[in-house]
Amino acid sequence: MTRPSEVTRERIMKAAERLFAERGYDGTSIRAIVARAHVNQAAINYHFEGKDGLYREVLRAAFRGLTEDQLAHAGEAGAMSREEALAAFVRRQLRPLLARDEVSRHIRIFNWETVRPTPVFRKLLSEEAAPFMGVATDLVRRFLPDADYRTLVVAAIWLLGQCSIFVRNREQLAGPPVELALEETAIGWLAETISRWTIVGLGGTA
Amino acid sequence: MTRPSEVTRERIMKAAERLFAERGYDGTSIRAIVARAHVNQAAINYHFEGKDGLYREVLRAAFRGLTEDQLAHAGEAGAMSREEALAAFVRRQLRPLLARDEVSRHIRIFNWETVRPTPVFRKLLSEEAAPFMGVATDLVRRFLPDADYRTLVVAAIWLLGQCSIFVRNREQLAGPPVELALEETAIGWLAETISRWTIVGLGGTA
DNA sequence: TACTATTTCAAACGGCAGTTTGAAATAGGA
DNA sequence: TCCTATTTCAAACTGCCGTTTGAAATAGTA
Repeated sequence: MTRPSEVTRERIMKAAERLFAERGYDGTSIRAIVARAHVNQAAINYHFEGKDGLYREVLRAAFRGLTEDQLAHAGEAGAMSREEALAAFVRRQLRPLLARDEVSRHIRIFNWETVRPTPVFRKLLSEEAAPFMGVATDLVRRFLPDADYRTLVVAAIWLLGQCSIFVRNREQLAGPPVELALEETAIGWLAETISRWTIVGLGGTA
Repeated sequence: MTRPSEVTRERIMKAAERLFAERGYDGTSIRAIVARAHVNQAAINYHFEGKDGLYREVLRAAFRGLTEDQLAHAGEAGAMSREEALAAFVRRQLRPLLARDEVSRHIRIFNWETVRPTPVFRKLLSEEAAPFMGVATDLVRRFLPDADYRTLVVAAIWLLGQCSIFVRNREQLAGPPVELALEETAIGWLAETISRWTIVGLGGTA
């Protein structure tokens, strides 16, 4: 059975995740969270020991969700050609363009952190980002078997950058002067295009 | 002669630019700005009609500074090979890694805007980003002479993404688990590496 | 110098933020 | 059923926020 306190906790987490993703930490007030969660204002301090504690929990949950999502598909890569594996990776990275789902919200929370990382985030990153970077590094290693470690890391980041700029700036790119409308079919084409350029860049064959 | 009011205005602008770049709009208080600028608190409302007005001015100045910096070098590209021109562009995009100067601060102010753009920023972007995008588009057109417009735009954004991820996440990348230390010599190598992969990806010859 | 417009200043205002409080309600075990 | 620990609640507290105020200082002009 779910204890009543767990219900409240869960309601707060859900509301907070949405609001933090949309408006960031500073832009989200406790009063806004409790209004959305239909709980009393003091519940946040009772269950999370303050706004900071709540944010830490949301961040942790987001991180867990994201890495699980990527690591879940990491095993499949081995059965594919390096080109197929990279294309699949790119498609997965572009997923937030397609869906306004939980994963997209998690990425958005992380985007807030890239400008000015909170200590909580720094710690989380330093402790748990390794597996995710490992997936990306393994991917590019298949194209650069003789490269040293630093080159592999840079290649992995480079790969992430090509996708993240479209995800991060989706809203701006949709407006003038770019007018890049990314509806469902266009996203497939975009993933394919990015994959092709990247594969060729790393010495693969498109 | 510089009127005393101009001195105060300039001091406020300078302090505000630094603080907005470092902490964002919400994270910067008027009291922090005036303390740094050594002016009275009411001066901001007197000279800029409030915090919003000051931010608008800072944003405009940052935008002017950035586009001027890139457009100033756009003419030189014609005299280079397409490979040289792209490498120079990448080097210029990575410049904030090297220096903690005005240009870097301007980029940082823009980074805050990418997560949740303010109306002021949207307007500025829609009105004045075209020349900058034009530079990037012209650059990739030399590699993709037969591509349609949408492909060119995507290629230009793709190019920007490869650089911006290193600029935007410099601080995180320096720490664990990546440990990508970007001192001066490493930045030159990074620019060269990115350029090479990009050129090859677009069908050029490294 | 005398007058006017501009600019500076300290202080206070109203509002919203996160947090605390202590009582009321509820749940679970003896 | 009674007792205790947990959980909810409305209200108040403290502090920082952006803005306003009206007087004092300053600069420019005749």
